[in-house]
Amino acid sequence: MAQVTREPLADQAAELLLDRIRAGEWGLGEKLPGETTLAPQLGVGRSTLREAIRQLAGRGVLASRQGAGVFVTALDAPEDWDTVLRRAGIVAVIEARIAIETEAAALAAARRTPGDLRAIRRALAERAAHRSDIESHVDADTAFHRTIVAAAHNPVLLDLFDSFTPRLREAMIEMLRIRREFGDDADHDAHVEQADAIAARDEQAATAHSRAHLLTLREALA
Amino acid sequence: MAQVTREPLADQAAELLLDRIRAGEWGLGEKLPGETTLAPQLGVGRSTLREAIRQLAGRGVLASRQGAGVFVTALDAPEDWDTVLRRAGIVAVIEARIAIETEAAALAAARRTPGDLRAIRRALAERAAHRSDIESHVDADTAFHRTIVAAAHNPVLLDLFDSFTPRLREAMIEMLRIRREFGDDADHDAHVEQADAIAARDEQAATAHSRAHLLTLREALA
DNA sequence: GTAGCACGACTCCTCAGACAAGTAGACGAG
DNA sequence: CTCGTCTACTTGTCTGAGGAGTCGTGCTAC
Repeated sequence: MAQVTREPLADQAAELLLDRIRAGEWGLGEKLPGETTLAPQLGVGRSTLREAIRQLAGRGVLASRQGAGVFVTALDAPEDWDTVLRRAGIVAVIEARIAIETEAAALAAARRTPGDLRAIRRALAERAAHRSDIESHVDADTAFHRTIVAAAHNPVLLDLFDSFTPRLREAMIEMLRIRREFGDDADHDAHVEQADAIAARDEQAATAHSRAHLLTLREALA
Repeated sequence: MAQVTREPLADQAAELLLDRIRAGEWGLGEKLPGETTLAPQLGVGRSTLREAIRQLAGRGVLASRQGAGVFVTALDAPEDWDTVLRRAGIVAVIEARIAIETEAAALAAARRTPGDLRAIRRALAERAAHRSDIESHVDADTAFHRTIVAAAHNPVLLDLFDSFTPRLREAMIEMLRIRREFGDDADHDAHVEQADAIAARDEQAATAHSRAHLLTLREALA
């Protein structure tokens, strides 16, 4: 099945090179043939080959040093986190989120500043205001949970949370579209209690609420 | 402080473009000015600009369509995980490890197969055998903890654990080199208890042991 | 013999120009 | 209003040229 849009030669050349690197034609740290010999070998012009090399350099596979040559810096493109999460089952992703969010809740209870607390309260109010539209409800919900993770004052946890949300967003919207039960009072009250636990610096209550909420989410998504 | 090797113009142009994208000069999905107008604006030739664009395309920031233009596909380069962890403080990394490993311990207690258990026992024996040399002791220790995460049967958690270990390895070796206290009997007994808890399917004991061990590690590294 | 140096071959880096291929909007015919 | 055509503009590709850096070779001085 030929695509409607032909792939540019430079992209094809980049893929071709990556294949030959994966095949082990050049080992880690080895030098590729010079542009003047590699370009005719691939059947493209020098500038086209250079663009292909740049593309792979941007992906961290190649590195070129003027006067010396082009060298292999990685045997394969480091797998993108998005693709890892996309391939992984939704249950695995939510379990990972449980891991980082319960821990973040405990840290937030211990470290939250008055400013963090204000942000959490604001996000909670915003979440209560979006209880009709599915998409905006999901977004408001994740925004609320994000303020809690942010209150943990740990950049690694926050980055992890942010990398999970895109994958979970789709799944949650789809799930809510099927079963209409969302935004009910019980659900909202649970979030209020979560915020209160962090305000009261009650680590155990914060983790317990966080875990309970996410476990029901896992059951719903499974 | 000027580097020994000057950065190629194409790389500089790529960084310059990325800065302007980050600054919001062009929003998501918007079209950049044409190459013929952008190149003089950056003070480089058109081929050089094209290489810069290719580089950012390889990083997923830009995408070009022949005849149409160059478009922004991401407002920022997805930061490499290694660099994130390197910049983050060691305490933040160990806290993230606490998050995923305690959760993994609970899941492992629930899901471990006989094969998992054999691997855990084997890693535990291996760990006991390497109590003299610092580096091999650290490696054997992480290998043991990895078998537990693997027993959780969650690829996301395992990938996360693997991405943490390189950063922690350096810090742990350095720490142990300063304070000679490692590989003592109390430390080893704690690991035996951890393995036993997973064998007994005792989720609470597994998480408790995991957390206790990692908290002492955090104190040592802080 | 060995250390230091000059040189030359080779490499990547950058630019300019030319033409091909594709897109998207303007414009007029129906 | 709809549909084709036409045109201006865009990216894609190639070629040729010269600049700049690196690395190995062979010579020279000691």
